[in-house]
Amino acid sequence: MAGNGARGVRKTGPSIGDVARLAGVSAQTVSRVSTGREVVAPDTRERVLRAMEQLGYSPNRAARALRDGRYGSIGLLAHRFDRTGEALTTDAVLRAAEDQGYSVSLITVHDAESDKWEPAARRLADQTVDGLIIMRAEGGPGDSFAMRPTMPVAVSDSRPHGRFPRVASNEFGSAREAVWHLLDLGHRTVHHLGGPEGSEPSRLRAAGWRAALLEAGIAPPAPIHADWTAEAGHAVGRALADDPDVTAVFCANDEMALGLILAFHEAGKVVPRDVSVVGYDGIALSRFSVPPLTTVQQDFPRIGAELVRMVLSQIGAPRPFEVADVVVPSELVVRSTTAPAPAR
Amino acid sequence: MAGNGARGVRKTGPSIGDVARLAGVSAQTVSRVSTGREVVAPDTRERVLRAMEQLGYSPNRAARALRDGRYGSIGLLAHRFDRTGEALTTDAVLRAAEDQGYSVSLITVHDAESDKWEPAARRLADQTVDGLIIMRAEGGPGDSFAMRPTMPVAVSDSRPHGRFPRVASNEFGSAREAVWHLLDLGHRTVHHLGGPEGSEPSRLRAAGWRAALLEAGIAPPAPIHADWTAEAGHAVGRALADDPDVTAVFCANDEMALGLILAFHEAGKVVPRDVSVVGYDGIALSRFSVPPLTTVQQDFPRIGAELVRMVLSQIGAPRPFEVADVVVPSELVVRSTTAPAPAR
DNA sequence: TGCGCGGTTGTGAGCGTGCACAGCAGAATG
DNA sequence: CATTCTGCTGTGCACGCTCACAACCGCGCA
Repeated sequence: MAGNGARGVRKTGPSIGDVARLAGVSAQTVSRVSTGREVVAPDTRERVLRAMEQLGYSPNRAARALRDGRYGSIGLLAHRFDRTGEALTTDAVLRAAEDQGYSVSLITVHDAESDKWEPAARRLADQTVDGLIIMRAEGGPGDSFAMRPTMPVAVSDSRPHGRFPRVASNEFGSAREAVWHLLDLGHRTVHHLGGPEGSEPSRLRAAGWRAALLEAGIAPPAPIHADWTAEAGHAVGRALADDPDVTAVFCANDEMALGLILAFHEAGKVVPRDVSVVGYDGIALSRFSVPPLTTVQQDFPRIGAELVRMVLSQIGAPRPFEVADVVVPSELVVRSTTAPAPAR
Repeated sequence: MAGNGARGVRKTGPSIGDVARLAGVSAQTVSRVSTGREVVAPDTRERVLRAMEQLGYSPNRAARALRDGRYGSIGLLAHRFDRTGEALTTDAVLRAAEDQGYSVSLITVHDAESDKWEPAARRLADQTVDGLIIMRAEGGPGDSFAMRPTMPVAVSDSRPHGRFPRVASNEFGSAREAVWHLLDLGHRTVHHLGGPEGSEPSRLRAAGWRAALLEAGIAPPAPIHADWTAEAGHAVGRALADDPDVTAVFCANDEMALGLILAFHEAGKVVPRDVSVVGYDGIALSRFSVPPLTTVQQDFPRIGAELVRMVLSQIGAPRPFEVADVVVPSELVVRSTTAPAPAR
């Protein structure tokens, strides 16, 4: 008997042919019922549906993908997914993608070197995705990467060499606003606890900080760079606690801000009475820290939705796609870690 | 759903045949080079590689998946991915999967009703995954779900009706230990802020709490159920702050614990002087809250790795697979939110 | 009777791969 | 010289699905 041959263990379920045989129709008719794109006589349809049910049939997606050249899936590329910013964006992307009938595949780039991005991105063409969303990448020189666009791409929080459509918060403006909030409270200067030097969001937030200080005629003190973690923020806080000049710190994310606050607290400096602190991101816990954190709230759901929209609108569209950046507004939320500068 | 009907747009890249033509060999030889599973003469190989490079060829995964009956991907199913526990597990699963050459697809079940799990799981057979990891699901009656195992499944933190291999922390034991820690500090009773009633981890942690109290000969007060969020913890904290009997609270996760602590703080109750609080999960920020949170540290990386191992070991294995639960130890980490009971 | 028509269903083909099974040289062996 | 062996490469096929096209059926109408 030809056929079964050396095909090892049959691991695929029943095929369209099995359903067709059981229902006494052709495979094409089963396909019609399955896709719903064409009309089938009611009784035939009923018979086919029963056969499907009986066999537990569900269409083989690989075959479908091969046939239509589409996977119905988009890839999400990042260094890691367990940090708050990434997790929130991931969830938002997932929801937006599902609304459009797409699934989401996660892909990590382990090496932070920007040089390694290209091979990584190349490998992605090997993935079963129709498009790619690249999330914040840090560590490399300037978050930059060059990529031959072999599929639709949208970028978040990074600075590509090529021109890809991009979604970002208004980082510069929000950072500037946050620093002005501190200046308006009477602080003589505002220190900055920034992200890694290579990171694009880090760069933009630092730029906003610097701009505000310069506008106020204040010479910016040297910014401190750390790796986004609360632990790093805590370490920096210990170093800063002894400096009487430090009455206000603008942090590039909430985790670092919270670590910083703990260090101040441990050193006997009360926030906000002695030092004011502002974070960035607006993570859920920022509302419930002790004291609640003044921060810049990013609109992660909207960022995710925009990223998905950008990628999907390129799929099936003739190249070149109109490349446009989308800026999603973010908002300073004043809570209880900022107060007027202490009297001297 | 966007009416995406664009047919006829050819979006696939160069095929194995294109490479073969350019290199002057047969498609099979290109395949040999591509898979590396067979020997090819060095100069031929070189020619093929050059042709691949020139055309930017990469193998079509849909065709491969169709041929092999495998996708090289596993699905990760959860309600949401932006909360800490899920995000940490997701990251761990992703890393473990990539180590084994698998990618990870995210799938959400929007409806919390356990009845909706089955259709959802059914739909999953429609996904391009070889196996499935089901993460903590809450909201339904008892996190339970029945599923016809059409593919390898591993379960985390849930209670399936069918028997699937399962990974869990030692929730009962850890919770018990955490509560004993409070009792040893002299607290006359320990209140419990639990997760949703339907949730399995919630149930186990509550059971551990109850067991410890009963062992100590204390009648457990009525537990309070909330939805895992810091916001809910905050609301509960406001209600509890006025009760002088409340000197110790065991919370089913860290977020709720932090919300609770803020509420106590706002009500003038000092943690841990007036009230001791213990969390659960060991999220990164628990180390850096003010004051640092005593909590039960889960080993998320190991949980993720075990889940992946379980699913992959079923792939290609003859059914039925030996169903065994794996318990990953978790550890009470004593920090600064617990202290001896206040003198009365 | 012949023709056309709309509604349904079947047939053939091919998407890109990789396995089984040749073929075909050249070298080693009898 | 014939024969086997070894190393490399090509041919045919099937994976499951859906599209284009053709075929069939019953009916209405001239």
